[in-house]
Amino acid sequence: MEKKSRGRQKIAIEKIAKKKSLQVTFSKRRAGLFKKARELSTLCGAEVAVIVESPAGKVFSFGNPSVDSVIHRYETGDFCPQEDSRKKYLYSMEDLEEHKKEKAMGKSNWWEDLCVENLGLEELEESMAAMQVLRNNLLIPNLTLDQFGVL
Amino acid sequence: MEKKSRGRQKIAIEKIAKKKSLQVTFSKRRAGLFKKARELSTLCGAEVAVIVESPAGKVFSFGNPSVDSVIHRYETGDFCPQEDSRKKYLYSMEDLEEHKKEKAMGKSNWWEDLCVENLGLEELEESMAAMQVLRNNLLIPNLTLDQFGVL
DNA sequence: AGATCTATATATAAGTG
DNA sequence: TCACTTATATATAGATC
Repeated sequence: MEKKSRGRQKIAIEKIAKKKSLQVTFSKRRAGLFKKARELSTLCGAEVAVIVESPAGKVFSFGNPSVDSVIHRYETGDFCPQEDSRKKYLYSMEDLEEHKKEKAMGKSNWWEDLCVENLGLEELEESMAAMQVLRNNLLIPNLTLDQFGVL
Repeated sequence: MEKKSRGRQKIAIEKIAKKKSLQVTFSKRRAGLFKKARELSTLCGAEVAVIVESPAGKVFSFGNPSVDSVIHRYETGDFCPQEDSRKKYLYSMEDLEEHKKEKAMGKSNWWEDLCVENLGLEELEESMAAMQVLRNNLLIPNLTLDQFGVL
């Protein structure tokens, strides 16, 4: 009889080349890591903090009892407070409301939707994709978001 | 024949009552958690920090590239350009191969095509659309192509 | 992007030295 | 507490939807 899958394959612990595989693996293993962290803290009554930043720059965290409390314990001596904690956000709630209205009036088009919708957590990746378009199309070798001082 | 051990036993995820078991489990699982964290950062090029405080109050940590840098990112949302992991996130040769295959199978979509394939001069208008995406997403009021010295 | 499935790789509970 | 063993529980790569 046919095997339905080859099952879990062994992989080398080195950077995954294929972007799609990397994305999938990142999601699965991030979930796995957080689960292990939660189990450790529950089983052993240990304080645990885990912070992960995706290749796309999204930050995920887990903490028991909280990330901050664990960090405070970790930090010894003086901690330099950030000199610049200006909030850097993209669309405001008002922007989203406005877009909803316009959409309801049948005024939207594909790229506006791409720009405005689903931007809660995904905007960074979308923006990077747009950046990649720019970079590829216009042959700007090392264009990055931070050149605009907005990130 | 006799089994030499009952093997790994299922346990409930709740505080371990026996002090000795708790100690042993803590050591093993702490090592396992750090290993998973290291694998995640290697496989995906992700920045990861893990801090664990044992019930006895001893602090262990793992960080890539360092606990401090990840904490800084977590607390401020800022990042230093030299350790901007997003720059690592470009298309690899494997991605291009994958894209070719998918396109041959009729699986492609406009966005991937736009991102991955080389675009001719006639797609400049689409680049302008991408520019609009950038401008809208990032609230950069007056971003224009000539700022990059390419037009 | 996320859920689900299969088969297999890996982690680990319990025991021993 | 560390190192090793065994048998089993769990995580997950790859594929599909």
